[in-house]
Amino acid sequence: MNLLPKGPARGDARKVLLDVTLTLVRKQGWSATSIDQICRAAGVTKGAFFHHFASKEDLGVAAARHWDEVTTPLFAGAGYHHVPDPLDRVLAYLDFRVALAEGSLPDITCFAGTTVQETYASSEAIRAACGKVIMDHAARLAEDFSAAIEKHPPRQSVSADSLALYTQTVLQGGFVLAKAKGDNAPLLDGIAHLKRYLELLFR
Amino acid sequence: MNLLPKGPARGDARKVLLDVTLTLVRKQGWSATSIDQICRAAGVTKGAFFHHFASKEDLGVAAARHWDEVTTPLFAGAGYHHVPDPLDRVLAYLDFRVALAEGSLPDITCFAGTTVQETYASSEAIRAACGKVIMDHAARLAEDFSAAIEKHPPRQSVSADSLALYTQTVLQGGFVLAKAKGDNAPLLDGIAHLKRYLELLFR
DNA sequence: TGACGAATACCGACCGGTTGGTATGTACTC
DNA sequence: GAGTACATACCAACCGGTCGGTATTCGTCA
Repeated sequence: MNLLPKGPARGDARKVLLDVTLTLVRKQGWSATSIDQICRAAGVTKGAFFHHFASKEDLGVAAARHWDEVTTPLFAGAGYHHVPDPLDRVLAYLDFRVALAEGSLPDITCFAGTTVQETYASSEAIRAACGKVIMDHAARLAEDFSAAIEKHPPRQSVSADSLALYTQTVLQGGFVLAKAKGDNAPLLDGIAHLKRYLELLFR
Repeated sequence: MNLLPKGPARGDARKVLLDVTLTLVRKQGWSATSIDQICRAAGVTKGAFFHHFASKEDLGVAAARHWDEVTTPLFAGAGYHHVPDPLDRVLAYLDFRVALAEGSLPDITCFAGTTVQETYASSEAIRAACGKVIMDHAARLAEDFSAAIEKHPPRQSVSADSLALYTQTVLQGGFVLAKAKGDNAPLLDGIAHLKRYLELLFR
C-alpha cells in the first residue's frame, strides 16, 4: 500500500519545488527558508533538489523566473486589458490590484520584492533575476501609460516609464507597510492615493 | 601588550552590539545575520551577547527601538522643522529625505522595513516593534500634514494620517525598487512623484 | 515488437561547518 | 562581598552540499 508520504509524480519535482519555494519564502523570507524545509513541503528528498538545482542561489534565480511565469499570465488574462481608454485601463489595473490585495498577507505579497531585499548585496544573480521580474512587469504597464500620456496630455511633463516604476514603488511599499501593521489597509490606502495622483495629473 | 582584538570598553558592549546589528541587518537581512557574526563585528564574545539579550528575537526588538533612538534625533534636528508654512515643511521633509538618499544602499535603507518583511509571520514581537517605529515616525509627520490641510484646503478630502502613511509607503517602496535595480534612482524618482502629488492636491 | 544501453529522475545516508543557546568561571565596580 | 559585565567552553540541531546507488524512461537497431 504505502499511502502516506506520497510525493509528486515522477517529472513534477522541479515545478513542485519552485511552487513551494514561492509560498515559503513569501511567508518566512529567503534566508529563513531552508532547502530541507522546501524538500519536506514538496514531498521530495534532497537528492531530487540537487538534481534540479546546483545550489540554493540557483534555486533563487529559477524561483524568480518561475514567479514571472506564474504572475504574467495572471495579469495578461485579467479583464482590465479590454478597457478601451488607456488611462482608464491603468486605473482598472489598479482596481485589479485592489482585488488581489484581498487575502492573507503571504498570499498577496511579491516574491521578488521580498527576496531582493535580503539578497541585493549578497547575490548579484538573485538580485538581477528579481529586478528583471519587477522591471519587466513595469515595462508592460508603461505601454499603457505611454498611450495615456498621448491621449490625455498630463498637467505636468512625466515619462511613462517613471510612472510605471512609481506604481510598482507604491505597491512594494504597500506590502512593507501592510506587513508592519499586520493589516492590508496601508496597501489599499496606498493604491487609492496613487489613483488620485493619476486623476489629478491627467484630468 | 595584547593589542589586536581590542573590544569595546567595559559597559559599552550593549550599544556596540545594537549599532553593529543595524549595520549588518540592513546589508544582509535579519535571518542571514548570525549572532556569532554580530559578536565578531562588535569585538565581543557570545557570553556578552547573552548577558544583554535573552535571545535573537529579544535583540530584534531592542534593535528596532535602538533604530528609533538613532533616527528620531536625526529628523528632530533637521532644518526643515523651521520652515513656517506646514505644506512647505512637508515638502522640505521630502527634500531632506532626498539628501539622505545620496549614499550607498545599506546606509540609506530602513532597518525596520527590512526586518519586518522577514519576521512579520514568525515573530509577533519583532513585527510589533518594527511596526511601531514606522507608525510613530508617520505620526510625527501627520502633525505637519494636519496643519497643512487646515491652512491649504486640498482639492479632495484626505486625512493627515493617511497622507503620512502614504509617504512612508513611497519611501519603503523606493528602498525595495532601489535594491532591485541596484541604483538609488527609483527612490529619488518616487519622492519626486510624491512631491508632485502633494502640490497637485494642495495648490 | 522487443531487447538493451544510456540518459534522466530521484533517493537517502553522510559531511564539515554553523546555528541559537547554555553552563560555568572570572574580573571589575560599588 | 555582592552584583554586574563580561569570557570560555561546550552542546544538540540544523545548515548547504556531496555522493553512491536505484528506479524509470527513452532512443535505437535488429
